[in-house]
Amino acid sequence: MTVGIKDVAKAAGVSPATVSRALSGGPVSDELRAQVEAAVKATGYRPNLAARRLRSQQSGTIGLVVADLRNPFFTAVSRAVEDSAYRAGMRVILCNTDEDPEREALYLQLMQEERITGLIFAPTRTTLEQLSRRRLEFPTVLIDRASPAGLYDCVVLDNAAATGELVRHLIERGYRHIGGLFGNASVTGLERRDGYVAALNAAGLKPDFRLCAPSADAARSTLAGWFSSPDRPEALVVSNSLFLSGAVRAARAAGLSIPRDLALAGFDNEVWTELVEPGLTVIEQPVEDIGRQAMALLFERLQTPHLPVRKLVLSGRCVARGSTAARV
Amino acid sequence: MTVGIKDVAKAAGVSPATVSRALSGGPVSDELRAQVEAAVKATGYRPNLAARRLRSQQSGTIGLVVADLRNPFFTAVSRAVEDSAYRAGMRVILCNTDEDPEREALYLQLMQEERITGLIFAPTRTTLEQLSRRRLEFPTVLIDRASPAGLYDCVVLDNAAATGELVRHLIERGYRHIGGLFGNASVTGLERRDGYVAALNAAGLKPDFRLCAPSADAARSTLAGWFSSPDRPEALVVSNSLFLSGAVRAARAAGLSIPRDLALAGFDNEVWTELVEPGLTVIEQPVEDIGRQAMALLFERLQTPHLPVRKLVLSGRCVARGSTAARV
DNA sequence: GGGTTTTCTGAAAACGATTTCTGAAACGCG
DNA sequence: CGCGTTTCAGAAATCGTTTTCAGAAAACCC
Repeated sequence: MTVGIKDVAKAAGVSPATVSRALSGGPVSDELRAQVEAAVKATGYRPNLAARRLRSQQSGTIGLVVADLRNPFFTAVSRAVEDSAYRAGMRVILCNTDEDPEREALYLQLMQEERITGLIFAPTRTTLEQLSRRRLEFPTVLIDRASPAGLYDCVVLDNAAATGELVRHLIERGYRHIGGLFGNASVTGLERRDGYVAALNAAGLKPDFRLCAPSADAARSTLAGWFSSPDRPEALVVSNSLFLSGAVRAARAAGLSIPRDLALAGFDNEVWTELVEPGLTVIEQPVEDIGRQAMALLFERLQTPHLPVRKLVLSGRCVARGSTAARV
Repeated sequence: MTVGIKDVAKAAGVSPATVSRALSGGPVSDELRAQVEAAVKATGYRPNLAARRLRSQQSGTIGLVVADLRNPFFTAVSRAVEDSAYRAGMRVILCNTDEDPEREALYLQLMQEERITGLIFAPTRTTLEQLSRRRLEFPTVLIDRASPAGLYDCVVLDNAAATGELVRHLIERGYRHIGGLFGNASVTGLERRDGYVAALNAAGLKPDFRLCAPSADAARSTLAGWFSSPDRPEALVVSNSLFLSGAVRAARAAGLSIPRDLALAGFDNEVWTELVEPGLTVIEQPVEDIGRQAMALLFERLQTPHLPVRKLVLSGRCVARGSTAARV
């Protein structure tokens, strides 16, 4: 029942080949082109993408597989990626893995079945390891989480530097026993932990950190135990905004006042980090840039497949607020 | 270069037809099925979805077009929809319109080109009107925003009731001059306004509301003006969580203390509405239910196309917090 | 045991577009 | 004017599957 290219051809009095050429800007006389356009309008023809993709052997689709859409960091990056893609006339398939390696495997398989042109991916640690053994069959740019061996293009934050900045900021304000809470599922968490450890060591202070699953609730319960123990830290650095909300709740529950009893600093400049009282000190990531640059790297690789692998390291901006006021 | 069904057939010593049947659970002897599975594993075969969709004339894809992924309401609904879809063996194409009718039109066209099996859609007012004139060519379930004429299945919140509950809550706490701020892009905003007006009228009080574009910044600047004028309200009801953050910022900027100078209530129980001081009184929406039920309606319609149109109205839950403490 | 189902398999058509190939007409040029 | 070249249009092949069709073998039934 649906109108196909043959129907348009018949309506325009030309061959299907001519219709195809007219629509894709091929060599067609102005006269026929006009007839075709009129016929398209008259019939309401919409090309069948499945057929087009099959014949032309290109999907015109890029895959975007992120770890957690509830994390505003990823929604922001997604928007930037989508904008770039649509501007370039490409479609985007957006998938959400929930930091679950199984779902990652599932989606990677799906991407392959869709024959995507390229992939932008924020993998878990587990999948990242497999990725260095078995290369993906399509051009891939990793975001937020870098491949260690330099096998894939990637665009990431300078995690060590950013965390170091937070630590030094706290030290300057007079804090000495500075705890850390980092995600255990991504290399990002580990890199931030390393930056944290390095900065403390450089200052001659002792690191004291924990790792936990990447959810606000996991953070809250981990911290609840820590806060009620005798070795509770004076200050805390956490590795993302989910952890920040968990930390605030845990502090409230334990009756700790911020920053008097506990200074707090973390990542991602969400709206609410400013609205909460006191405001939270955070590292703001250049989210739009991350998305845009990832697409830029991907397009370059598509055009020139044998480019050397590039790693783009962007730096964050420290936004100081009341949660890290000077120690009294 | 990529391995196709013929290669698998050759490796398994059977015909392509048999491979296809073996993989789709058709009538194949156990012996051949095992051979095929072995061959699939050996060759690493992944079916080409474009070819499959073209031949079988079904995309196995449902479209999900939402208004704003930065709004956690929609990310939550999306997750529920995706879960249901994948459980049913369907894929999801997720699109973000930014409440922009042009992008909506673009995406609807794309959906048609993808020949999606069904659509779940949160349209703007503008598009909603067009939708009642020209029916979409695929089964559609509207979410969050109902079609007035009853042309499409939909699942929505009982906006009038929920807003009424907020208004009565404020009246009980002693507030009389209760302002309102509602989004102008969606029918949701208007329904909430109507509920607000009705509740105030019922109590013999005078409504005093404004409409604005659906963004936190628009809300903030609208309110900035209002707060500095002599007819500033004692309490404010706003129609979503973006407006809530805008309202808190505007109140801070104007030096208004919540709830002493301004009580505040709104929609969507985000994490931060509890973390902010004082906590914000909100209507919590049954987000998972909305997504799940939308998929349920869609599947039913796919199975039984001539079902009467159904409208599912879910009710919200009022979460009272400090921002609407009793008037002193 | 012969005829009728049933069960399984392979050959070939089909899905709806793009692309290659072929040819006709138009054009350029000495 | 004649010959090569270019330009444009249509016929037909093609993409990689699924599905129809037809047939062989097995199973079933008096």
